[in-house]
Amino acid sequence: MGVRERRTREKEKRREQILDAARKLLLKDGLASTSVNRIARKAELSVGTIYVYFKNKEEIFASLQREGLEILHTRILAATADTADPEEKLRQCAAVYLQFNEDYTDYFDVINYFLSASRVFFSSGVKKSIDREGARILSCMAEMVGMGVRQGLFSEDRPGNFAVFFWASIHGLIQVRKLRHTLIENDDFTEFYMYSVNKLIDSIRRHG
Amino acid sequence: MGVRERRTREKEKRREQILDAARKLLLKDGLASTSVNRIARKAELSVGTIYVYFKNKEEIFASLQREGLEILHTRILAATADTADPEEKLRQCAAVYLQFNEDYTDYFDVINYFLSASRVFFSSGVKKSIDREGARILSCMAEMVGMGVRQGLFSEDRPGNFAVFFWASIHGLIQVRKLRHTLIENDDFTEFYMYSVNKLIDSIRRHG
Amino acid sequence: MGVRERRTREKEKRREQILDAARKLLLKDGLASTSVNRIARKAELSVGTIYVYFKNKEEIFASLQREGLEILHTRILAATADTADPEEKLRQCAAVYLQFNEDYTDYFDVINYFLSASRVFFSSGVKKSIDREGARILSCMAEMVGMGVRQGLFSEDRPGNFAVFFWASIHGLIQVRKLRHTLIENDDFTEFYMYSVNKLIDSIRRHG
Amino acid sequence: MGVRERRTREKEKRREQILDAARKLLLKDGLASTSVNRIARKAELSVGTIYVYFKNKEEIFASLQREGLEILHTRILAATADTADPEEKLRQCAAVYLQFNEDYTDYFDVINYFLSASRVFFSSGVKKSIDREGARILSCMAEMVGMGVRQGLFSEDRPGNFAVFFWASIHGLIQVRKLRHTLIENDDFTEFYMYSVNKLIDSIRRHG
DNA sequence: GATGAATGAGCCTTCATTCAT
DNA sequence: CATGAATGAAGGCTCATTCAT
Repeated sequence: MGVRERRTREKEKRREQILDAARKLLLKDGLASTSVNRIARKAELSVGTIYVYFKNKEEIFASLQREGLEILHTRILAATADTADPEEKLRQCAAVYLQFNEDYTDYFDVINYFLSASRVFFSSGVKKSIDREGARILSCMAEMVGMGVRQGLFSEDRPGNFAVFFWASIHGLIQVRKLRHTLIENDDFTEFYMYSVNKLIDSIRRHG
Repeated sequence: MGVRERRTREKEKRREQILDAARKLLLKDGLASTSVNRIARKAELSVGTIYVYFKNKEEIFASLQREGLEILHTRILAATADTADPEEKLRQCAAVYLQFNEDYTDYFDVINYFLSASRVFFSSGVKKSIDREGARILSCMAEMVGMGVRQGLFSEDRPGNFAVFFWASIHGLIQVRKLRHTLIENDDFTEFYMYSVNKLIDSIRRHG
Repeated sequence: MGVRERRTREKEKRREQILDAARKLLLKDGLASTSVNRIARKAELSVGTIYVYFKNKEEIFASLQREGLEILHTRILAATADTADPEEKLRQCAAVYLQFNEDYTDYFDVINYFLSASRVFFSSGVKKSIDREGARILSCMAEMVGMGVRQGLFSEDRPGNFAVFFWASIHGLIQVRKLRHTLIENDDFTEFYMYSVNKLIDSIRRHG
Repeated sequence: MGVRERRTREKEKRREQILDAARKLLLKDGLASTSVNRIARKAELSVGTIYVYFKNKEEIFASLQREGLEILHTRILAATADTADPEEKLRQCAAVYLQFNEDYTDYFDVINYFLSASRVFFSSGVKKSIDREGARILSCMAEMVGMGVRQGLFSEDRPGNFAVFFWASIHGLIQVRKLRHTLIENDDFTEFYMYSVNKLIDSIRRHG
């Protein structure tokens, strides 16, 4: 009884050990210089052991990505709980995403990495769980839109589509952030960001 | 006089030779597998010579990025010349960007690569010329917005900001493309893309 | 009694399970990429269990080699049953070996692998049974030679030696196969092979 | 003048340095445990340098194979110079090959390795030079056969084919060597080998 | 200016085997 | 008997960059 349980606990512990190391390296040195060998050294495990728990280098980052999405999800839920106003909720979502990019830059980078990568890395298993987490966030935002529609504030037939559009836009905006001082007239990125988010919300606001 | 001219011409020729090779490899094998050594071999020059003309591997790709932006610029000008309607012009911009992503995937990837990369690579020289090209595209789009404002179709105080917002959004949308069949309800990405672009245009349309 | 029997049966079953997996992998992916871990996974057993039943990775392949030899033996018996003519029998042996190389490339490779390997792997047990199977084939061929001698067709004091010589030669011929189009003038390997086999048979034919 | 020459000499020296190391390791530890890293260490060069001079691990062994073939060729020429008798010449060839297997076991193993390997390794360049060397040996033997034909001793339309057949057979015989004490009745391999070689020669001897 | 040989740390991954349970 | 987590050396190979010529 106890034996099997302990085994399972230990396995889970090892997984965490590896992910802890990977996360630390990722947050310290960035994606590019986080190699499997360094993760192993940091985790005080042998390289082989890493491959017992993760099929791939990519799977490690996939797990990390899922972690990042979970953090993001939690933060969105927390930030949107305060208000009942759909518009305000969406604004909060955008604010959270910007803040997430600042507080967890490398988690954002992982997400962005897999979004930018030309090839597809994961098959079934891991991928599904990532998508599920992403879908959760998006449906969360879709729900806000739906709420606005029901309250007569928004006009939108496909709340889900708008959620994806909204998220893709703010993701693009944050990416463009590094161009402030060069392409963006306005030096205050936050102001520009808010301006843009307002535009996005305008676009579903019921007119007339 | 003639000597100095010839020298300059030859230097420029060498640069082109290198960029030609880099571009070919980039378009054939993608960003990851385009190494300086392979560029040198393709260009029929020595590795050392590459480093005479370019400080960095990254600077080569920076020049390529500028090339990509020039192609994009040209295409935008061509596509928007046909119509006088500002709305239609913006729609054409978006269409061109999507098409550019399809036709010149690798050029798009270079642009995206440097947009996604966490660190800043270039100093002064090269960077400025990239920004200048990017700015040209953006001011081109800003001009469309301004035209719309002048025609009373759009309502917008800062056309430049809207241009950045518009471009950042469509860039994000195209990045999100690979999530079709998973997160995006709508299987037809083009339809979703057009839906989004219309929303973006809605957001500056003057509401009566 | 029944218990011991069952035990024995189960042990034998496990062995077969392992060999089945090893054979499948061998025939699918070839010798090089058939690792103990993969065999274990395929056999739905743990790696440790493999090592309960086989001392070595090499022992697994040794058993497989024996299997291959058994197939070969069966085929030789079948092919030579049709004719009573010793010469024809030998020709059939050669034809069967060539066909075996084509139909069971990987089995042939296993045999060749251990034949080519510089070191000796197995001690006593397994090795003996391999040799026994090999000897069976050779004595089968020796018998054909003996028959030819008794019929006055062949002239040979040591049929056993000739059998080894015959087999070694056709094995060498098949190995050399990949040199067709380069070293072998004749593009038609089968023709060259038959030419050679005839020469071999000529060499024991009684000259009168 | 002197500069370019020295460069070329130094390059050649490095190549030899690498091949020396590879050969030494090969002769000491065998094919399997001769890795590129170990070659580099032995040659007191960096791994990268190895790859400057050889495209592949396989190319190193290919060069070694060519070396082996050259040794073999030289030995055959030397051994067959003493006699004018075609039969005796062929017998000497066989004797040299057996001796070569004993004196340069690992060179023989390299040749055998590439003969046994299921895949083809080399493309054009290196492969051609190997084949050329192999072809030289075979045409050397074909010439002996031709001489025998001309002298009325042998009867053979296609001396080239017989040469390949002859060589393939003795190669197979030598491979089978390790089966002495088990499958081969006769404990004296040399005797068995000579018996076989005589049979091979019998097969082209003019009868009648 | 041009060359290109040299570097060597680092990449990801596999592997046969062991041993505590 | 059976398990399967753990090992860690080793595999082949790439790479951006330097520097003496």
